[in-house]
Amino acid sequence: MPDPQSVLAERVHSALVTAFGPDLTGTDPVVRPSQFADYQSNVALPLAKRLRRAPREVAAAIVGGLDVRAECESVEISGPGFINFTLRDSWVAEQTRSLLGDPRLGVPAAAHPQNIPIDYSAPNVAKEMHVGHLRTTVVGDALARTLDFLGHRVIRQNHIGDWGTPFGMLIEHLLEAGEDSAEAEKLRTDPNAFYKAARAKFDADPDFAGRARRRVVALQGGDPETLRHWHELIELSKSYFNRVYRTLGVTLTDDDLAGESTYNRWLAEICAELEDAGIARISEGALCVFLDEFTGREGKPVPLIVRKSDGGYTYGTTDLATVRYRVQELKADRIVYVIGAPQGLHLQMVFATARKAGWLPDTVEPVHVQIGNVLGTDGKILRSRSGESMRLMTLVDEAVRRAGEVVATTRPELDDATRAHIAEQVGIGAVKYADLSVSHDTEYVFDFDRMLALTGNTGPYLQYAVARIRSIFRRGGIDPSAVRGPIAIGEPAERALALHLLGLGAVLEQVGELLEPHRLCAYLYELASAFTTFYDQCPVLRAPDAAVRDSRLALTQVTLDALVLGLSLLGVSAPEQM
RNA sequence: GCCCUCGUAGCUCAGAGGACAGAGCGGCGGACUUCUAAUCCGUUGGUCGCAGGUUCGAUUCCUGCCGGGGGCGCCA
Repeated sequence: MPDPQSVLAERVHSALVTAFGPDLTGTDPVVRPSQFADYQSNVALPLAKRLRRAPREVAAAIVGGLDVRAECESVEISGPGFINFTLRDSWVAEQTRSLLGDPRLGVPAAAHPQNIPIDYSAPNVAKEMHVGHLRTTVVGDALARTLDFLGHRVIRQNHIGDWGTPFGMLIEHLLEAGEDSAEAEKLRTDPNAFYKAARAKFDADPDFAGRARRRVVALQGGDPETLRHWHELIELSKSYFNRVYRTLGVTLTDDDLAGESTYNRWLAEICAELEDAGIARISEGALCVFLDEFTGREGKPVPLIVRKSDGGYTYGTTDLATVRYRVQELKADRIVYVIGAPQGLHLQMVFATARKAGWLPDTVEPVHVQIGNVLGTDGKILRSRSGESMRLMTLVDEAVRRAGEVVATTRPELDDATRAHIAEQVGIGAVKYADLSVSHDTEYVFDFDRMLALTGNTGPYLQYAVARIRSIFRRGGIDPSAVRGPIAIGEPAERALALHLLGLGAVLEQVGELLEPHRLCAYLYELASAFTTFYDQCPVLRAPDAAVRDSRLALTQVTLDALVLGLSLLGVSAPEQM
């Protein structure tokens, strides 16, 4: 275990148990990065209260039983009772060297692997994906990749909108246009145009509207011919989704599809069970679940409607079915919903209802990873249903175009194909990283210039660090896998870089627990920053002697591996050159 | 009306009850015969919305208020 924070936490924990008895087993040693040393433990202060002793006295007792001679150059008690740790350069160097050639870079696999269904992306059939979809797709994919790397059993669930009343008009429109028509082709390339055309006909032509309504009935009734057309519609949309996912480098495939229609067969049963158990009752003609803890206007209880007065089911019913399915069939330990923040109340009600119905045992934790709204520069929410929203592919194309302009001026010597490839990696990386680098639950203003900025905490900055490292190996004609070290810490920039490299495991563990990819972004940015300082101050190929050169090559190699791994967990590509 | 969420430097944002609140951008001043300057170094910049409370200690937890955003019965 190369991570100093874990090592020190373990040592402090056993020291405090030794000093104060086994009652304190499990006490968090509160080891944190420090501005006054490498790490500090804050545990003595809260412990002092519990033990009714002076904080510094408690700290002294802990330090007395502490054996960190191998790791630390000094351990000091400071201020009101902080324990400051300064690591030995030799230890830092050796731990960093142990990361060479380690595909996990010292990151331990989860001690208790969980089954984790993760629900994200969820675009609608015959609808363009917009910036909101982009965010849940990108954040969800990063979480899926990270949880997977940490050793959990991740089950991706793409809950696409493939059912509901609009499908009557969509199917009718498809029938009129013909399955092989140019109009049908729009489902693959420009789904909103297809949707709008269907909508326009529905609004303007009463005969068409009538056929659309009858078509909905036929669809729900399981009419084979109608179902065939419905499948065709889904197939066309799937190819659109997959094209977007491929372009963006998102891991979702057809195997992960679990759309709304998947749950149709259980909806009647869900309602019947709820009604029989007395959890749901008829109100104003609709079957509703009322829970005491949820009240709305004038203190009236807010219903979760599971069956409308016309007999149709709602997304609440479907969502209850997802909970039940994920617990019973997927054996979930934790269920992750990467869904817009405005759905918070709805999901809470779904979870509470599922608990009451016995579909969600206390051992299973549902988590809503709230995705904040993306605002336009006018400060208003970008929504697909009202008005125009920016087409996702337009946004991506624009990002790639702007990146291409930069590459054209900085690397005129490269051929067009190579420049285009770089522009795509950088442009898409910039867009994805912008979504990932701020906390997922806050809303933010969508701004081309900011997300495409080539300095600061951005994708291109991290990619540039990768490109420069690869350039070193190319220029030196060095096979990265032949780098052996050993590492010797000389310059402050070398020490800072090495120390930072050892912290990857702690960050990833945190991301896995809190489901916050922006913490990985912050870590990688700091790492890239530490590297560029090192790059600036410590020549690698032109190092003063062979030993220093080997040491710096080893540091460089581990940095490359960490950046590439981190970026891959975010779903951002790591270019060969920029 | 009730509930959720946010309010931190001019701007965009971090911040695990702990030491003097941190980055980036912008501004200002430096560094390219260089392993890629899409870079680096220095500097400037804050009543952490307001008022109480809990605590040895609060940007962090609790309560109230003010302000922005969102949600609150048959769209999903």
